[in-house]
Amino acid sequence: MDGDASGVEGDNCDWNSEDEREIDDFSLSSSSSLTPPNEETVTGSGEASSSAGSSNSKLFDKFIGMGFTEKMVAKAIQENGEDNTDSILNTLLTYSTLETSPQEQQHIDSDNYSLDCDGSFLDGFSDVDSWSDNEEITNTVFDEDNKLSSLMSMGYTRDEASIAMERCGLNASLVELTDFICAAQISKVEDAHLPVEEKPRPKLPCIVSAKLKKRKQYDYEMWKRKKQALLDDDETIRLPNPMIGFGVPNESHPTIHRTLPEAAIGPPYFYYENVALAPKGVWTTISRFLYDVEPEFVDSKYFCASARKRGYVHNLPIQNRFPLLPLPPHTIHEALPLTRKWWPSWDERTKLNCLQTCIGSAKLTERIRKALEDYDGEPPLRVQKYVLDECRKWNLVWVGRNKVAPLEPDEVEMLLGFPRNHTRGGGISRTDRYKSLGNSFQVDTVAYHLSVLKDMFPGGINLLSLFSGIGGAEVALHRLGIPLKNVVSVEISEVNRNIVRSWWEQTNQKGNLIDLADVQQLNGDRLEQLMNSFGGFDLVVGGSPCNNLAGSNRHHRDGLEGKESALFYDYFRILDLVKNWSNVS
DNA sequence: AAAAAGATGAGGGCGGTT
DNA sequence: AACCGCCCTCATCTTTTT
Repeated sequence: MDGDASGVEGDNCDWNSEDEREIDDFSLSSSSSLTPPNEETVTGSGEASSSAGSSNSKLFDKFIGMGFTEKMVAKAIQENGEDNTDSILNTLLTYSTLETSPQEQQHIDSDNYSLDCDGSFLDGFSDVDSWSDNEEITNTVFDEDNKLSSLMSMGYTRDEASIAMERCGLNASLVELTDFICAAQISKVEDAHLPVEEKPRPKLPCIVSAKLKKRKQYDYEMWKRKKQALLDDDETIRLPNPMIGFGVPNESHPTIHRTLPEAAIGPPYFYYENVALAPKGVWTTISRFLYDVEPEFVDSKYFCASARKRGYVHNLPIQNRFPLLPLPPHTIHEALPLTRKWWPSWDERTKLNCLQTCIGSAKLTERIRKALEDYDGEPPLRVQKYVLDECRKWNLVWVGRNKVAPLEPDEVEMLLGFPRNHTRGGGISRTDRYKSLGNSFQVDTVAYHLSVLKDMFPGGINLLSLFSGIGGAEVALHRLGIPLKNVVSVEISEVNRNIVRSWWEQTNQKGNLIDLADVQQLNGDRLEQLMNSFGGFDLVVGGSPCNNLAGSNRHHRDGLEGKESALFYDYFRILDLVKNWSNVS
């Protein structure tokens, strides 16, 4: 349930201007001494490998693809033989750490990275992106400079940064680079067989240092997992089939037990959501940032009459969940009884597809009517196929003889588990209702996951709701009977804020609703002030923008670093602040 | 000016068959 | 393993209408 992404456009020009200047200056001053990225390594690898032996070349390519240089790979294969990929990889990783020169503890004046972690270094992520957008061709070196300085400002040494950039290739994202460095550090510790000792790294940004600190005892496990992932050539997280996560109501499954990484254990509890079918690698990154918690992928078709494949990263208990009552209709016929009369037997749909932000046009339904009215009984298979394809694509339902139509907004509200007319009135247009609803949670699904909180917080909870949208989390908790004490809701879209405010007043809430417009303005000071006033948050919920992840996006599906979807890093930033506050207090 | 309609595929999972 | 066909996807941009 991301905020209305369209609302971002107005004010994205000035929020990072300061940091941009800062990094700008930084990169210019450091560029003179920077050795140019070794482009030959990347471009040349293809030729070399294709001319290599047959079975050998594949192995060769694989390691080159991981970002190691030809020379290293050749040497490693020679040393280990080409059968033992595991030891080859170990050797390669040893090389890469040995080549890292001893910490020269590059001191960085990081007065700007004060303890409140106001996100200045994370802003660099979007800077990298917007720059490459503007100067696509000429800025290769410039971009590398930018990455280098970003890495250095995150507390890594120049050597670490340069080597990571060399190994990971020109197109490596900042996340990949930090991951590489992290892996190198871990393997170094492991190779030395020394007790894990914290190298006092000067003035790391608190997000990074806290993350590394918390990871300490999991380093080894993490490293093994990452190594396995590399060997499997399977960086992407696998989606479960069937997509029932850690369990759904009325579906037989073995009792699942999970152990959370220690750094992830609450309180505070957190609950993060986004589209399941994101571009490759996105969920791996999300999971790594959110304390290595394994995502729970659930299709809401197990909760209601429409599909909704989503991933949820949370640290909630998963035992003794219970569904919201009354149970919502589980089939199209139950949800929309009036359509039954007109539903042809050759349309075998029992569930609707994912509810999105746009609806089918009147012209389309007219074309379908025209295509059907030539036939008395069943249309030919070809026509059936055409009609069914369009119906599935646009979630059309049968409302008359040969007549299909898109869902009405109140039908979408019902399917998603919201009260009737939740998004109606208050000056919102029909188009915007579809948009807000399409971006929302499926309430029954989320409520099922959050239900475990009911016994834990009989007196109610303090909720931080980021990217609140139309308040799916709030509605879910309310319907569960969990009192809402203090709710801080951050949502960029004004109409959405009005919807939540209106719902809050109509449901006679006893608590206190504070709504803010922009997550990027929610800095450490403001957050601390809020938390001090009512004793911190019990739960941090958020579904960050999916714009740049969702398959429906034809134009800007550029992943987690995309303009809107990069706000995920603000979710992490804020969650990390809340966690740190709770741990100290 | 605002709302609605219309035009616009790529990408990836999955199950089946070679 | 590899290939193929089927299916689905929290959307954006431009044009037209109100």
